Amino acid sequence: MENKENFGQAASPAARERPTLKTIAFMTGLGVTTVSRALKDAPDIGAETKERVRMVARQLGYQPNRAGVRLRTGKTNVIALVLSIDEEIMGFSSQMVFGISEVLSGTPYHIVVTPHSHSKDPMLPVRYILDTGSADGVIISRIEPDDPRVRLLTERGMPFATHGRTDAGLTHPFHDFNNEAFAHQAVERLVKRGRRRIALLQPPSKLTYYAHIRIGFQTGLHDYGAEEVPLRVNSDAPLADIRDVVEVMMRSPNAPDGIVCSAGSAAIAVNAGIEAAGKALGRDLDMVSKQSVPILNWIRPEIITVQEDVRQAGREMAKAVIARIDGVEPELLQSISQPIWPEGGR
Amino acid sequence: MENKENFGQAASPAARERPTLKTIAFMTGLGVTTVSRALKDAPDIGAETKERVRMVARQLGYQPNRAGVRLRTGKTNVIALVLSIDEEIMGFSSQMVFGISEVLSGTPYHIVVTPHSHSKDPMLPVRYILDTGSADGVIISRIEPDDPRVRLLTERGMPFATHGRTDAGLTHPFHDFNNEAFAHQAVERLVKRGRRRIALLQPPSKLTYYAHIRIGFQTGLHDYGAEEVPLRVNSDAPLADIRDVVEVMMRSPNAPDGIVCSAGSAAIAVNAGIEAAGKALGRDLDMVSKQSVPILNWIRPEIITVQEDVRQAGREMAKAVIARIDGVEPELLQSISQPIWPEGGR
DNA sequence: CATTTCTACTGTATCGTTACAGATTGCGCT
DNA sequence: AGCGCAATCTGTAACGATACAGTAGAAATG
Repeated sequence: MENKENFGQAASPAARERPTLKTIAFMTGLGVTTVSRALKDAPDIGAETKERVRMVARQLGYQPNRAGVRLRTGKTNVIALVLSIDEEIMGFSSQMVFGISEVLSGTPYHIVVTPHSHSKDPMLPVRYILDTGSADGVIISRIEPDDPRVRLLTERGMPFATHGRTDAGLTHPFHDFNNEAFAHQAVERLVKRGRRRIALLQPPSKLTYYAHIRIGFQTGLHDYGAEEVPLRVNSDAPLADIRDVVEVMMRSPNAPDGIVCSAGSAAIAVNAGIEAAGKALGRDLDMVSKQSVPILNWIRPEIITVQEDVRQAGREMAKAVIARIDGVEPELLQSISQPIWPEGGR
Repeated sequence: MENKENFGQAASPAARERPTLKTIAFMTGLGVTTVSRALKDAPDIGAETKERVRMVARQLGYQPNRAGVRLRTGKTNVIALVLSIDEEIMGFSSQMVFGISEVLSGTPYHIVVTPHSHSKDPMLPVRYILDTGSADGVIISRIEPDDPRVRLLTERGMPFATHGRTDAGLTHPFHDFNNEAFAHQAVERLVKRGRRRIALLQPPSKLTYYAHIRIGFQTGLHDYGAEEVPLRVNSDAPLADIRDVVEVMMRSPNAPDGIVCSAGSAAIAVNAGIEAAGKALGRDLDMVSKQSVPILNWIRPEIITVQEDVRQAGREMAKAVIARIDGVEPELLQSISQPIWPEGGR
């Protein structure tokens, strides 16, 4: 019992090595197995022993070695966040990261960010994660109605949550913003201000929420008696393009008197286009925009804004993935946040 | 040689398991050790054997198991990015993440984001990383002149890079923006437009670049013959506070006719304060601001902007940490990016 | 021909953890 | 006394990779 064993700092008292189960086993006089099971509160370990082990562990500042756990059990304690590099102009994804990490900070999970350009194959990062087993759960965004990533992740049984919904009979955890309600209510706000000819800066049509925005917008037009002025550009386009197209539209004889904008960064370009055409918000027209970071009102207080709380989305998705990892049914892990209009929606 | 061995998919051809060294060893008829050494191009392995091993490995899509490597060697293949949650309003940190991951994408490194609120102890995440050995390298920002994190990381021999410099005889890899030149040149631009009474929205005084900004600003005032109008708020303050303070300042009899602003998000609030006081940029005063995301000019084209390329900073720091991990001397891993004024600095 | 030297390869132990199959003890019951 | 059984605890063998200390065979040396 004293031949070639090595008990962490027991060997060299000065160089405090990181404690392992073996260290605790040595200190308590128990076997490593017992210590391991005591720390996970297994039923076949005595109450007093558990207490003793926990005390020593706490005292030593024991933290399980992630590589050991991962090698033995396959559990990585990692949540992978797959981000599209290009979607980002205004801190959208940082807010999401912060929201996620708020939730993860109380858990053993780490967050690994896996960015990719959506000009490349969006399946690549997902396939990498699946093939290498490098995460216990995945969070993805920019969801399409029949998203191949969702299909693949489901098929392979990898827990995940999405920012946005699918639309092809796929059941999975998600968090989404109620874009339909947003667009509908946006039209309502504009009509209440006497606007009737409304343009929509919509997301790219391949994303699921394109349809949500469209439906909300169109039922809004119908319900409140307004008409659409077509806008031939989407919110993913370069800001300069958006501005130019909006400027042309605003100079044309049938310029709209209202605009609904589905992204905060795009709203900045829309505003620039409006001003370039010599029009003024609040006078010649009104604009409603969604934003994820509250800056539009600093720029033009006249813009009617709705906050989409991306940080909250991050929190929800993190909770959902973890719950999914813990075996909770996907159906129970779906949430939709409602648009909130400042000042009671005046 | 055929008792209880298990060679990956050799056992069950249908269920393609992840290949390991053992799989390759089986396929090539070599020992695992040989395969391991062949893949790392060790000198004691025959050229032909190496080629054969590499072929099979490629064919199988072999990827080393990270947990195995990490457990045995201690190498995590992780770079930890420590982010301050509060510093973020406008996509600053996302850009940094993207820059870093651009560089890491060609390497075995993953990026783990470790956010923390700077109201809490900023040492916590760093200590955690050191104590658990959860990364091979660290990237930190919001550097102070005698930053305790830098001290600790250096002392413990953990490779790292900083966004910003220290000022206490500590030698370490960093990337920084030349804030001194920025402030100096900002004053120059303002004076060239006939402005002489200049206010500075400066960073919090505890950060190192506060001094850089101050020095550049003051030598600028001196060199170009202008004077400072004091501004009693810093760029970390809530936007509403900044706006209010600026508004009061702009209404006062000795309002400045120029403002230098050291952060893009703050510039938005400064602009709001100016407009709230009934003043107009370009007419009553001019403003120069640094920005990390090009949006200020969309808001007010009159704002004179300088781009601080945070994505590039991320790239530089990622390269620096990896070089440091590979043993390159810190002295060789320091870089400073110069302010670039659009249109040749008109 | 015996011995050294070199090349090319291999077995074993180990990193920290956990699954699994025991082992030990005490106690009640017949 | 013998047996079964529950309550506790433990040793061993993995997980996948690599450091280290070999070994086998061929070639060079004296």
